Amino acid sequence: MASSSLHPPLLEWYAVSARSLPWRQANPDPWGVLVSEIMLQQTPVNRVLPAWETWMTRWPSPHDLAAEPTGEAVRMWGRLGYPRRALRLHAAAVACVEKFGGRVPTTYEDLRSLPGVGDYTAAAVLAFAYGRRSVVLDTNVRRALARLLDGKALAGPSVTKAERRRAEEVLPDDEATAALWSVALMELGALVCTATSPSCTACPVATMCTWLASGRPAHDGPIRAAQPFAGTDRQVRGLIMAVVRDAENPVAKASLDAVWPDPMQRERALDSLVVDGLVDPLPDGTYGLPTS
DNA sequence: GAAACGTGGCT
DNA sequence: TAGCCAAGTTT
Repeated sequence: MASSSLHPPLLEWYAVSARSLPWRQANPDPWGVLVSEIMLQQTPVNRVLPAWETWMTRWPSPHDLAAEPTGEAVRMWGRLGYPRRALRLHAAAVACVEKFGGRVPTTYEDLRSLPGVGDYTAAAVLAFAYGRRSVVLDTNVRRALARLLDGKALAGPSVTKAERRRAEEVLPDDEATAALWSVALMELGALVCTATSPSCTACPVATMCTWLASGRPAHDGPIRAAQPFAGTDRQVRGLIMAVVRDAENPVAKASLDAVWPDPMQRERALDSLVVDGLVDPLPDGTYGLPTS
């Protein structure tokens, strides 16, 4: 198959060009890999790096995190965004302890049973922590394959069956090579085949790229709807969380009221945070991080 | 399948 | 500068 000629140049490129990331070790720690993957969901590597170091120093195993209140996980999450991920990671640690002997599970099904672990993260842990052959389909891989094989500027909004099948087809048969291919393809998407300004002159597989060969045509499909933020409940939730998280002790309601002018929206945001378990309303009327 | 869910850097 | 974008998951 023609695509097999992609393998040598990409693997060679990865060997010399890959970033040295702390969760990528010769003998990777599965817990460290899981933590990194959850943190990296929609959050750039540069912001994850220091948070991951701090987190792993404090909680070097699932057992260590599981022994702490969820609020500590939320506090340590800092400004990574989407703080429900901190709760899910904590719950995943508890599940590792209670169901999997304190270890990160080693099968796709068991990984998927962990809170916060979807198809991508399960596949990534299998490949990067355990060296298994798995179809790792993140936004980087999807964009790179769309360009290389389909000649499309961008992948569609959701993973199609054809897309998954094609990713499976180009995945090397050998287990260890497949795992390496997956991380290499992801790295290519992150460093070279980027969304806005790809560096085709630096691309190890440029000569085999359908998109480049056809003159890098612009995206022709429907334009992805912009994700609003300013003025949304998400913004208000973020403002409230910042106050609660950065205070040493539970805060008065007035401190939370100060973050947003509209009382209706403010209450709605606070209520949703309480429902999510990110904020704990205390009997004395103050609000803190959950202590259990 | 669409919508909700944070944050900050870059162009 | 306003908008785009970043290793997705859940409901």
